[in-house]
Amino acid sequence: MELDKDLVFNVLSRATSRIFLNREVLRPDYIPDELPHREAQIEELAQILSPLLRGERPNNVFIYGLTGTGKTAVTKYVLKKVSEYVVKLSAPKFLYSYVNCRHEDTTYRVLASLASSLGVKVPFTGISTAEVYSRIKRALEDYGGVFIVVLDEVDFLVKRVGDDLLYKLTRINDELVRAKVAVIGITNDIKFMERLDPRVRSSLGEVEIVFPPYDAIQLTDILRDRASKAFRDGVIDDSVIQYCASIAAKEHGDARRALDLLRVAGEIAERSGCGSVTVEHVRKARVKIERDMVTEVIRTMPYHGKVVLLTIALAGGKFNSTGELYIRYRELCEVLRTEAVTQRRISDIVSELEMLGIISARIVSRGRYGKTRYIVLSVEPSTVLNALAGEPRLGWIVKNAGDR
DNA sequence: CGTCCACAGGAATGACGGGCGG
DNA sequence: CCGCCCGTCATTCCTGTGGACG
Repeated sequence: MELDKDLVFNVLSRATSRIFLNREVLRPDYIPDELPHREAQIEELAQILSPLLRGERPNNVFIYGLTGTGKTAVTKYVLKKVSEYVVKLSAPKFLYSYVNCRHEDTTYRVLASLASSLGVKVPFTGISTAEVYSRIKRALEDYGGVFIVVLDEVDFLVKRVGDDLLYKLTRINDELVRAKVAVIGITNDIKFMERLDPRVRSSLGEVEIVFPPYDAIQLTDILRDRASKAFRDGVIDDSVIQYCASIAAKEHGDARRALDLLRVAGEIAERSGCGSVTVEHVRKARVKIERDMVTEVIRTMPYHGKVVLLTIALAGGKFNSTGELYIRYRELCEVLRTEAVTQRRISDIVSELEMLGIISARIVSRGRYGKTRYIVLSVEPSTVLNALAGEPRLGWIVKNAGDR
């Protein structure tokens, strides 16, 4: 079969890549052996966790920093090192569980994830959260050591289901005799703490660590370090690395973005048969990353979310207010012969699109003329239209609009 | 300096689909 | 197979609010 041939070809050509030595080190979830410019945070976190070597419960930690500032990498790095150390010293028992709350954004799923890292199997659905909770407690008591719960992007969880679970987790120690639980909460939302119940805030924020964004020089450092491991010698010029760093520096010092850019640029170079990665490949990578992001957003959006996106794209990507957007959305619904949802719902969809980074929706107050959101598409309208063209029930609109 | 617009966004609720324990 | 539970999408009702206008 043709497809099989391609798969084999791909695997083999990757193994003999002219570009990559080790592509893995550019992946977002890769944890490097060294984290340049994060020494202070590593030390701090290690310090905070050190009581567990004596079998004591470390303080709960709250970690704040913008996306791509190394929060997750540092946390995973330190926990990994601590585990290794604990094993080597046969120190008191220590387990941890890493949960990404963007993915596991319900109480049930977080608990299910915790349960599974304690070796307790729970079904996807079907039993109550209370039941999962008590199974976890039982497992913890059987285990009888220190258990660290890492809740990455914890703001997602709280936004969806409130801080009940956080409250329970920070209080679970009162119900435990043998085991001890500490929570590490990670977020990039600066206003997150304000929304918490004061009791949760004080216990989660026993200690706080702040991750400042990287500047262009630091980003260049990081990229150089990774590029030297990822690419073959002479494949990538330092100027290309600096170009990636400068793009990422403009986007709030996001190292993940910079690494993505580098990896995708490398993949494009490789596929086009070039022997080196150029600035032009980086530009193409930027476009590709954007296109993939849009495709992914559209894939996961409910139907009316897609209609809203289409409304915005057809209008050229800008709306002065949610109200205006809503009017145009209703018109589009009529053309589509679809029942429109309420403006309240559209408001939520707009928030969702904003969180996913496909639009920006700044709140503006126009005094006497009310308060609303100023909505701007963050990507090219044509990118959205292209991505929607294949969509059932509304792709035809895109084609008709293109005819004009 | 108070009013009042045009919403933001919280809370409660429900319909519906899907999965599990008993 | 039933009853319970969960997640998702949506509605209804609601309180809160920055700042131009009068």
